Amino acid sequence: MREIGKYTPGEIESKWYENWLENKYFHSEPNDKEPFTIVIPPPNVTGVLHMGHMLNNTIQDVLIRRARMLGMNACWVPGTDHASIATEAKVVKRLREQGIKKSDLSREDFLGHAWDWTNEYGGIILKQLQKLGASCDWDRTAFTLDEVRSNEVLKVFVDLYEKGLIYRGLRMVNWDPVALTAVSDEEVIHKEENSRLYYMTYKIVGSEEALVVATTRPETIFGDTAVCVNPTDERYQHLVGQKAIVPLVGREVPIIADDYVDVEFGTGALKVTPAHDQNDNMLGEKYNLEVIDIFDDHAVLNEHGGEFAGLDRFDARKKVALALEEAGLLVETKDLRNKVGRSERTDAVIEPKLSMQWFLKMAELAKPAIDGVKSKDITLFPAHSEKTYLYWMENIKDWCVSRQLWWGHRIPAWYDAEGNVAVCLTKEEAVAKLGTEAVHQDEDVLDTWFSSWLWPYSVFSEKPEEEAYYYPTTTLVTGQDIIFFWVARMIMAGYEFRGKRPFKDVYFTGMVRDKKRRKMSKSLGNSPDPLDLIAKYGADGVRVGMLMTAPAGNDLLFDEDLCSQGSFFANKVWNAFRLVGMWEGGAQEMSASEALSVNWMENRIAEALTEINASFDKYRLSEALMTTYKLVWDDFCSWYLEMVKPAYGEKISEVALDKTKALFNTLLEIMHPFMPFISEELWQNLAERGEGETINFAQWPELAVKDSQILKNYTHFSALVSGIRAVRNENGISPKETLNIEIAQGVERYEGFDALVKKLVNVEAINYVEEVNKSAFSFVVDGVNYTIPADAFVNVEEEITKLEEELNYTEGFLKSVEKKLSNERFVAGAPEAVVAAERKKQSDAQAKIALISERLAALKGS
RNA sequence: GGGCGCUUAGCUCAGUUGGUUCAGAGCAUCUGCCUUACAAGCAGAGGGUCGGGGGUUCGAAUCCCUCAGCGCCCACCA
Repeated sequence: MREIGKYTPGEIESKWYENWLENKYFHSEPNDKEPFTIVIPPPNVTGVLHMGHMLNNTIQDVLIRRARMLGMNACWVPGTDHASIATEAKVVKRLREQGIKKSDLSREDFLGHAWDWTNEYGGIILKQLQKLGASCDWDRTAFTLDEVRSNEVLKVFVDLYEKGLIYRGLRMVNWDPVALTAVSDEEVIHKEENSRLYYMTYKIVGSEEALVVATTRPETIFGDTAVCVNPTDERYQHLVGQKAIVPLVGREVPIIADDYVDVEFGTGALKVTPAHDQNDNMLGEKYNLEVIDIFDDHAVLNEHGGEFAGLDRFDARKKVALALEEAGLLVETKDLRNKVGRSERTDAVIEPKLSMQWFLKMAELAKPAIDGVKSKDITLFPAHSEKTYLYWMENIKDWCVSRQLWWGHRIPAWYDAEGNVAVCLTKEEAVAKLGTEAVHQDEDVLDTWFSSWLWPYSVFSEKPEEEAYYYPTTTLVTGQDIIFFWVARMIMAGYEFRGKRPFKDVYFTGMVRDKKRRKMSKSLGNSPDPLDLIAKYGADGVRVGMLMTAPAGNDLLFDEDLCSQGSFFANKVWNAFRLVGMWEGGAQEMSASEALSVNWMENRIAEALTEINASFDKYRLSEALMTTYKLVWDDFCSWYLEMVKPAYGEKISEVALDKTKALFNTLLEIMHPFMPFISEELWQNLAERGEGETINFAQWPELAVKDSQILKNYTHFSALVSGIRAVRNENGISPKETLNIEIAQGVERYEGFDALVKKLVNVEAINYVEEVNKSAFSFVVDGVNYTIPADAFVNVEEEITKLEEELNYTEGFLKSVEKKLSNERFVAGAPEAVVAAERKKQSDAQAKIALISERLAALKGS
């Protein structure tokens, strides 16, 4: 055992991480062991580490490290996501800062810039993960846009097209007018916002009458091709079939009736703009209405806007409202709270727009994925996320997979001059299929999730034999916020393209929030930089801090104090090591109290380990950590070490020293998944280790409780010790004051007990007496009456009061027990074991009452 | 508008299939200690009618109903 200095996490962490990398401990190859596989949720290639990543990856690392120690072939595959829309937005922004417009660049030039950016910033986040101690197999680092992954994506696209599941069509899509692309339904965030409801007059053709229509979007009148009312609405029945004049525009449009219209809302009359609203589009198709697209891709009014052409939709809204008012066609405006859809990436208000896009039919793909979860082929943690998943899957809609971007997988579709399409992997095939050299490839790329949904197998697909070994993966750890984007789609892809689940378990993490429950975000400035935290508290401390209060699926209220608690814990362990390191072995044989202590601690670790393993199996990592924390801090440091600690200038026995080291060794191994660095450092220093030996591959302890009686004895013992300490504390008796205690004869005694009590609470003598001292402190543990004859300190009045309270309590308890027992229905109805337990309680309470009464009588009599 | 979930100590949360007077943990608080591993520490203590009300049961934090508050997800009311 080597001597160590002060705890300096930064030093040991970089030292060991380098060592682990050099030795390739995290590298995995297929072998005859059982694989334990995790694929990382690939962070955006240009991203930086945030608290969500910290939580997520700490959990993955804990699971992987424990699996490694359990003797499994642990493989954690890292990688990054090209994050099509997010990265392209960043590249566009940077180019703009350099005075370059995307529109001035060719596709090739733009992609050149994007790759430069990726090569420059890509992978920074992976380096940051290393600081955390992530034990990924870095040799396997994958990228969703690298060659292997790209090939998989294209194969899948072609495959789905050939199966008839992918189609191209003009549909109403969510258009992001800032990113200039369509986005999927999942990328639209609906939130309530303040807006205004405009009441506008539509005159009726050939009549003095007019109709008032309420809308939040007066600027879309240029696209109005009907006015719709509810057929049951008596106010308007006579108008149905007539024509209304669109204000400012002057166009005559039919007045139609459909029960889609809500009589209660606004005036009960709806303007129909089939090109710019999902529902209006539905009405348009139903009633064969004209479709007038009034916006360009930037959501700026086009030529249909007349004098308003060239105005952005929001400017146009104000100007149109003003013009209506001037024309006397604006009746009134009202404030309204309504839901507005914004783009997840750009925060731009989404413009529903008719557009030619590629779609994937989902209903068929969903079926096996629904069954897989229902049948527990895949298990979700926490369990209730299953409902969210199933609801979405059972109501799934087609997925718009094309994006009007350049950064991504270009859609493998080629067209000839007539617009015939060939979907195939190469241009050569397309030329052959279309029978002409004059083909051009589709300009669009695929949704970024169209590559990540293949991730669990595409990271292995280079080598089929590896895929066969590692796939299906074991556990997926990810945020609940991407259950639809990613998790559900991976499940569908897994069953569809590999015929097997992509993973066995899914562990959902919640969101990392601050103490005030606010989401951590850059804009709020409430998110600490993870690297700063690691520098301050050490990776081990931060990992413990993150996991301390992170139950599966629940949001984590992050508080920097938790990291500090984590580093305190590491420091505690460190100092315990220093203490043991100071001990010198003396006697060959263990003393009775040493033997007792060791035996107890061995059994206690076994007991705790059983709990820890059970918690791991249920993915209750914070519970596993808390059990470990208490085992190490309370049981080992506060109790065990104090029990075996040699007195000043004395020596511990050789055997006890070795046993203590062995116990420490076991504890370090249990701690390792949570605190990889400090556990390695101390483990290495604890004993002479062979070349290449590392705690990474230490065998996860397998222990069983051998002596359950000693655990019970310990409960009694610790209660006794605490009782004496409490007496001291409450009565201001210094720990230095030596005490004597008395116990009634007949109490079960075991070897080492007396010595330990004496050691821990500075007791000189334990006397087994016929009759206990009458004026003394006393307390009862498990029916045993302990007294401390410290006459000088005894306050008889207080002691009597205390005893009377206890008597009162115990009598009340007895009464409740007896009430229960005298209830025939209880005795008849409750299980025997429960009744027996009640009987035992009854006799225990009776005994205790007798004891207390006796003492009370004695005290009062004295 | 639908669905899901939550409400237990000052804070964050455990409480498995109803059964020890069952009301727990960590942190925070208070008291006393610089005891030769650690003040980043040690020892001890206080603190909750388990959101309100009703019901089922021999027995309810746990099951049912209801009310209140909160959170999340989904949805085509302009």
